[in-house]
Amino acid sequence: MKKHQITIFDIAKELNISKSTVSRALTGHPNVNEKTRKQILDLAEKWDYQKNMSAISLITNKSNIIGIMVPEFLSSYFPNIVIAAQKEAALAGYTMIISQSNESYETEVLNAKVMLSSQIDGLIVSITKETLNYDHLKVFQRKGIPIVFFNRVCEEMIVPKVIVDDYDGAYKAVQHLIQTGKKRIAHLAGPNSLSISKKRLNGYIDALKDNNIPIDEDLIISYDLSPNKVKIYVTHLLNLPNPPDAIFAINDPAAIEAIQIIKTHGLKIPEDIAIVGFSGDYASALIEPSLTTVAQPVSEIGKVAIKMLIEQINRNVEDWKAVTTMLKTNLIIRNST
Amino acid sequence: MKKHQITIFDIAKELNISKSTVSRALTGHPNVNEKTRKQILDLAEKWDYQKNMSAISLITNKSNIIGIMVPEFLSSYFPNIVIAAQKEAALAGYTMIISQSNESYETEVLNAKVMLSSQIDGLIVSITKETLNYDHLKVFQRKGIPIVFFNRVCEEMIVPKVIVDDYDGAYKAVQHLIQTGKKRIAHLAGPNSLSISKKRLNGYIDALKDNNIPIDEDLIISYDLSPNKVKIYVTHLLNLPNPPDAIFAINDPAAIEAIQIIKTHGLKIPEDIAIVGFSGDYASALIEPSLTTVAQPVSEIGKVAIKMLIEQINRNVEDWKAVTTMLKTNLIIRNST
DNA sequence: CTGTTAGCGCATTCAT
DNA sequence: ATGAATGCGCTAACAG
Repeated sequence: MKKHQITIFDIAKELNISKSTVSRALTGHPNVNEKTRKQILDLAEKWDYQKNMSAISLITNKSNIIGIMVPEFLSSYFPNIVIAAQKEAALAGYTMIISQSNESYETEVLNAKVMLSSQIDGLIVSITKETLNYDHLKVFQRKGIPIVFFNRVCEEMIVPKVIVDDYDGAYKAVQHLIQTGKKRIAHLAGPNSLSISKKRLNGYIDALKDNNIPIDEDLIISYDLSPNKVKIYVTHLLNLPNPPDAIFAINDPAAIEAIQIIKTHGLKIPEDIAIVGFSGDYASALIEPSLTTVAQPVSEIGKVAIKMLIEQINRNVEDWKAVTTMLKTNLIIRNST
Repeated sequence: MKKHQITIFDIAKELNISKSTVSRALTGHPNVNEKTRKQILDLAEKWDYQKNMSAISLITNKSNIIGIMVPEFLSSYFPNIVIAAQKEAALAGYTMIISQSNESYETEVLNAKVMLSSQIDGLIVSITKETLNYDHLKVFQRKGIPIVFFNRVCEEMIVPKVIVDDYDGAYKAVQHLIQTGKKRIAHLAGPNSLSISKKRLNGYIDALKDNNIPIDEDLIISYDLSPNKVKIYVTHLLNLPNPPDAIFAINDPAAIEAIQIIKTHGLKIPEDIAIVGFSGDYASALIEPSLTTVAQPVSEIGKVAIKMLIEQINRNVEDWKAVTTMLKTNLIIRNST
């Protein structure tokens, strides 16, 4: 209930010197007698003095806190990005507030409010599958708090973004399936609200076109990324009069779920039906058969996003740049194809 | 660089009323004319006014921020606890600062400092495998900031703790192995610094004893949880003149790694050698063969830890209680045994 | 119901 | 090299 905090006042009183001198010593200001400085620092150490960042934040209008908002924490994808981002932020002296929205737009809006009142200096975001309105994010821009998007970006906002070449990744994945002799390739696509869904879908379509394989709308299923929906759609695909001989899934969780379902149907992977995922999650290497997947440079994504954000933070609002960094994916061929 | 913030002053000026009235309206105080209240709230909404929590924190000496420190984010275990904790904290109006220490004591100490200066109201912690000195955590107690440990607890600190019955979980796991006819059961144990290691080891030993199976020290390998060490030790076990017919691993990542290594040796699981893990990670269900594991109620752990913490926060320091909540584990029998 | 005032802990002028 | 004074945005105690 009652927190006890050591303040500059306490130290000043104990040492019988002025608060300003203590403050100066603590902030590394040069104009302090070396002996008094040592005294102050020693006492601060002894008493576990920690600056009250709320006070400093109030004065400087800086919190040294960066916010990160991710849509979910279920696969290894976002946690890994968070780790990398946190590491990079720490190097620059920033703490992070992490929030995950559980794929809920409402939670995302709520989290954004919390971030705002926490006086964060900047924000990196990957939106939920439900997010169609961006007012809760545009507020940050208006207030002079820079935003950087990663992975799931907002097309209409002109801010820095870190993405991977989704189109290219999808194209390569499908190209690979075709090269292994597959002809009826289904695509378990993501919701249209996400740009990554559209880009991966386009990569899929163009790869088929370039190989003179007709697009069969029945083989393209757009779903909302709910884990429990995968079963329905994969089963549907398998029960088609002319079932697919391969599935390119929007992400690894979907692909992994698909593998499990296909196995219960007694089909052989990849002989009867091949699978490719997207992202290179930890679990993709564990599943049997191991999953061929379009690996994303997750650590790099987190790192670059933070770097770009800090650049923005250090720039004046009028000098903000809105560059988009596109990173390359890497097709990892395993036993599911 | 320059953040623009709407303040109570701005609203007061625009509406030509006093700051206190604005403040009252914004805090839901009753003594405000309904019409002026509406005016104020509308303008606040329109201008995206957000309270400056730094200022409030400075006055109330409360931040409404809870800190969570976890040792790693590699398996699904800690992320899932974080999700549950965050959910529970949000219900009570708390934001969370999450830090993961990458199993490094030094990082943990650093993170603790950050937490301290962020004026958190309370902290839930699971320590790193390296943590032997607890001064950086005791500071919180001294400052009147409550701590709750979960999973990897500090024995010597008298604070609330949330743990699972590690001894019982281990005992049941080994008992199960014995029932399937295994006689030479190895244990891939954790470092002695962690109480969970000791408890799981004791459960293992007692289960053997109770079944009149002699303890073979050669079959007990204590390691530091580094992912790359598992291979060395499992290979060592397999090359023993009298190799084990089962392995009980301290956690699922180790068990999963073991399965992969054993498969490369051409041994059959569970016929030649059975495996049991601990925790019930997401990946345990995916690996082939699927892993028998002592599942922990992760969501419950996170939830209970936050609940206990908030109770402490709302208590005066002198009324702090140090209850330990022990949750039950659940042996999930799959194909690795 | 509304306005005035003090002060939270600290950095930062301005004095000395 | 040090001290005193100001104010960051806000709440709460005090006056009307």
